[in-house]
Amino acid sequence: MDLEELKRIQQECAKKVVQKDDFQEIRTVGGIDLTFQDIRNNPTKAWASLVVIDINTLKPIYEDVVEGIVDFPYIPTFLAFRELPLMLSLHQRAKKKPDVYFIDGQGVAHPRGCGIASHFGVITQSVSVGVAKTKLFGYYKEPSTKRGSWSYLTYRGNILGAVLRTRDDTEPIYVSVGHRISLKTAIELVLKTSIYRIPEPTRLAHNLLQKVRKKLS
DNA sequence: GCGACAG
DNA sequence: ATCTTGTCGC
Repeated sequence: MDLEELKRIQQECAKKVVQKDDFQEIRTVGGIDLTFQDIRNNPTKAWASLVVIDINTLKPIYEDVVEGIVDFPYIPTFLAFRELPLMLSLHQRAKKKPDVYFIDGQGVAHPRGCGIASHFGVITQSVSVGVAKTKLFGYYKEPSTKRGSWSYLTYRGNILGAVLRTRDDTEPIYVSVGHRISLKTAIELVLKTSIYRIPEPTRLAHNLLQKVRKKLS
């Protein structure tokens, strides 16, 4: 694998990212997650799940799981090349696509402006948001401990995303624009779909994988 | 050179 | 990310 070539791919992807609202309305939100049979080995068997929820009830209306072999190691800033393939098959299989996707990881809050959430959005031409549990890139000041409070994630004067508290007295999450959405709307959407720390689409997709994993491993 | 480093 | 029982908190 040639990381320099992959960097160029990410730089090209970054140019295509649209950081403004470019959609009609949002009724459904899909969350995607992956789990691996043996995280230490490469290649290894893996499963990816997609759970689509209704924006008003926050209840699932569609679920799907795909199994496959992942054959690219985890290298910080190159996560997409490891996890995108299975995510793309979930998107292709879905009869009814969600209006927006929440992707585990960063969107534009990435050294080259194209984290996995943006990469997914650009390739599928869908609306996407990066929702990460930890930071990859950038600086920020801690938001207050109250649910809904947030602060900008920045780098050299540029706004990359937001560090958002989705629950009182709980660790914040890192939200960034994936594709075809503004940061403001992304923050509102994540907050609206969050009951616990992790927004419902992502949390349910993760829960679904835990069940499937036990049964199929 | 050193530290940081999504999942 | 993964391996895991009991345990703490709302």
